[in-house]
Amino acid sequence: MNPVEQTEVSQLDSIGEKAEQIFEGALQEFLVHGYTGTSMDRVAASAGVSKATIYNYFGDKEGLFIALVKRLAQKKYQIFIESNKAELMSVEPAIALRQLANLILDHSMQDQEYLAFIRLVIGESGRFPELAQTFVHNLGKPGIQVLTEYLTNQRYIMISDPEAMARVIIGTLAHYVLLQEILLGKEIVPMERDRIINTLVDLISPQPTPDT
Amino acid sequence: MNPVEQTEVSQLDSIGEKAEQIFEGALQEFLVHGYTGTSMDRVAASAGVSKATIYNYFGDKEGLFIALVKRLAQKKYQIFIESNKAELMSVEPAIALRQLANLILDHSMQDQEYLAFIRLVIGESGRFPELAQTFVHNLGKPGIQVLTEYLTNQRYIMISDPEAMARVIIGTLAHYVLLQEILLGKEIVPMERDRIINTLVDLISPQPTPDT
DNA sequence: TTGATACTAAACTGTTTAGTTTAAATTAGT
DNA sequence: ACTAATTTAAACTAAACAGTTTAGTATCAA
Repeated sequence: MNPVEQTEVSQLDSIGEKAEQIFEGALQEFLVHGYTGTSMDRVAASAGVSKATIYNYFGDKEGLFIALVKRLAQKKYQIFIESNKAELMSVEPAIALRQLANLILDHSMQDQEYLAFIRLVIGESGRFPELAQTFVHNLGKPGIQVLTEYLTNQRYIMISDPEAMARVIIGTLAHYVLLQEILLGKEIVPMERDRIINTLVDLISPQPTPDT
Repeated sequence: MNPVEQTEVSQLDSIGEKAEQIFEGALQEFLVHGYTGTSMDRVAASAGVSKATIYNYFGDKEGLFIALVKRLAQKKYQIFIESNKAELMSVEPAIALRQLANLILDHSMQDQEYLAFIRLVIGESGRFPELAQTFVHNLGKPGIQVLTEYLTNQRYIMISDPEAMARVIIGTLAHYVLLQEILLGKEIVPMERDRIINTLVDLISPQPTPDT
């Protein structure tokens, strides 16, 4: 079916070179225009590939869309989770958390592709529930898990419900990105990111006894 | 242009009766199928109104969509902000916050219309940035403001950055709704809501000195 | 050279779309 | 009852859509 020989296997799952091209074109179109707003003619043009080839590889529009979103979810998992795991070693939580928060915000607020991807997944979550769940499985769940494990094993402060606390931290950061960048609220509800991070760090720092 | 007399003025802005019908039909369609996925023929059918009438009232598809989303943002403001303001009186923050969190979660997790509305606004935020900003202005901003004011004026515990803390609280709740309901993560990453609320309440409660 | 595989460009089918037009019907105010 | 404004159903236009087909090109192994 698809070409077997390749000079270079670039990344995960090692798909054919044409499929890679198609993904690239589909990415451009779906991220900008959404599922219904994307036409297969434009995907073909953007991919530099004939329409028939797309239908050969992916069956139909839905098949291409599903394959693309799943692929993106994996790619973003690698960027987000795997690269951030290392950040959470047995350092003092105040320091580890500050590093982690900065890394998460750096990765997501700059990355227009990631922001568009979130828009797409949430926007289509009613019509493609299994894709939303893939997203949760690949990004939401591991994110919570990694932070929960760290909060559980770290030996500097006792946290009574580490998983709930992990959700407070991740939820705060996710909501910050959502409100400021995805919903374009930067000017309407401005907020320095350091104030958020400082507040979060305070939450898991031993209370400095106030001098009363 | 539009009919002036009405026997009953139901709510905000007092629009004609036909316009109300059109909104109702547009709501059903846009919330389920998104902007591009909605056809004006189906809106007309769902509203029980002729297509020409829709174009008389709203000019074109985009005009109808924008009017609908702005209207919904106002309606949800009334339900969310105005009804919850009363909850935040000068009670002890642990109690006020628990009440507030339960109210927010009750209102949003049950309300499929609201969940679909959020999907729609986020999904279209790249193509309709001004609608996303309307959403932030009507719901995001007042929500943060009300809670910030409470945290600032409440006299039980000193919070060094009340607005950032308000965002931690609201962000945590919003992310909980997003992950569990909107992205359908309930089964993948289950979490009892009370664990979240308890963790939040602990954040703004005077630390109970552990018996060491 | 032959034959199989992958691909392309382009035409094509049948459907759906936003938006307009028209003539008839309904509604209201006087 | 008469007039004028609204609304209606239905037909219509012109474009776009998903998906298929066709005829032809490029590659490569036997």
